[in-house]
Amino acid sequence: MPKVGMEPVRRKALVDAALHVIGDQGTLSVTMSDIARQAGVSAALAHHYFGSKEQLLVETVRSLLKQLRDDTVTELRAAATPRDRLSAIVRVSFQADQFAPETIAAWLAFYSEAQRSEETRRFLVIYARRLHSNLVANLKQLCVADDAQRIAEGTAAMIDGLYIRRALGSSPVTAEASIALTDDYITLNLNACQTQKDAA
Amino acid sequence: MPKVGMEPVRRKALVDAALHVIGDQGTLSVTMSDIARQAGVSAALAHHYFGSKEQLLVETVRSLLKQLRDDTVTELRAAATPRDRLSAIVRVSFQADQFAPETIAAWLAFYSEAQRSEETRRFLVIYARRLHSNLVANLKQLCVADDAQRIAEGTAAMIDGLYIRRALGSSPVTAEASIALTDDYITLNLNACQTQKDAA
DNA sequence: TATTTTTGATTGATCCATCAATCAATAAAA
DNA sequence: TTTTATTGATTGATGGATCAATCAAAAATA
Repeated sequence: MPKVGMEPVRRKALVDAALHVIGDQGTLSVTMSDIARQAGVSAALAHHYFGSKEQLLVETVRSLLKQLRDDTVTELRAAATPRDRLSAIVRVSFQADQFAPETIAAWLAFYSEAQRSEETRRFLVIYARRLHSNLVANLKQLCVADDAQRIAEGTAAMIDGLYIRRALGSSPVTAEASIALTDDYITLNLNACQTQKDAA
Repeated sequence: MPKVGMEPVRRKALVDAALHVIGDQGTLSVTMSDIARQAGVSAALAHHYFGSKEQLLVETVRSLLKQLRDDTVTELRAAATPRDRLSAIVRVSFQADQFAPETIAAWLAFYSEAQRSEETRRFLVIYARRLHSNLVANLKQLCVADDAQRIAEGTAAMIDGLYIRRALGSSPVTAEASIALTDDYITLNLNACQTQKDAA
């Protein structure tokens, strides 16, 4: 069975497996065996390719982030106006795969891990910054810079908040409802800015 | 030293210690020894009083929630109008002790734990529900029921979101800024509702 | 009051399970 | 035969839980 060129295949399989198991159990204290079993290989092989559990986890956050970024890029390409792009950013955050319970659980676990792992925190900060600057860039074309900053902050918070509330599975927040709430927030703020400008 | 009547004292000390250590390390995988050491007793004693680590953790969430509720009750008593009460609810969430980095880290850890522990989830759901119904009760006196539900959902999400963003320590979200953002959200929505009513 | 009994408080030592990590061995390709 | 892929077995460390044993205060008894 041992075929040459397995490395990239195994690495991907293991990262995907890690995401799956972490999302499923909702914690990073999953074992290497759990992950390896899910990937259909031995725990030893996971160590062989990643060196340590820590490293495998880092690669896993990285992949989560990459997926989000790729989705965003795709959606943004299809949007013409700044206002459309804002909606696109919001929409991506609540897209099917991002909003799946296991994915959210995984994000949550990594947020918690960020308290300890410098590297994990770095990745999550990058995500936060990217979201923020994406929002600001488009908002600036619709209102003054100060407002753009403020609205971006609020929008990002709302997105993250809707995530965490869904993680609890308490309130019946569907993806559509979440998108609507966030989009309304943006609209409401932009209108207010406009009114302000008209008055002047 | 062994005096009778230590039980309540120890229980409180251990719960406080748990909160402290969990907030500090940002994870529930702290050891019983860690907690016991912080409380100045042996790990065995912690087991003696709580039966298991699980149970000690449950008591710890409970205490976190109780503190939040007590603060809310106090603040609400001082608020006269529905609008004031809404601001009071927001203010409490970002009060000094709630917004301390260690407290947020602890909340985050428990949110993650909720994926596994039925009991922890129950507590967090209670918190979410209480926040929501507090908001709705007051919003209903200022706008129609449907809007009240929606605004409450958005407000709660924004509060939770600002929390999680602070946990990352990336964006410079002060308590004051967080309160302002959330309060503005409420004002903006209420104005929109009013405008709508005027038009009709 | 002095003495004995009981009970709550507390801990050190220990057991057992789990897990990350390592290693030596095997098997297939090149 | 050398290299790559792969694993079962093993190890060292860690941590939750248990237990027998202490110690002192309180209560009962003489």
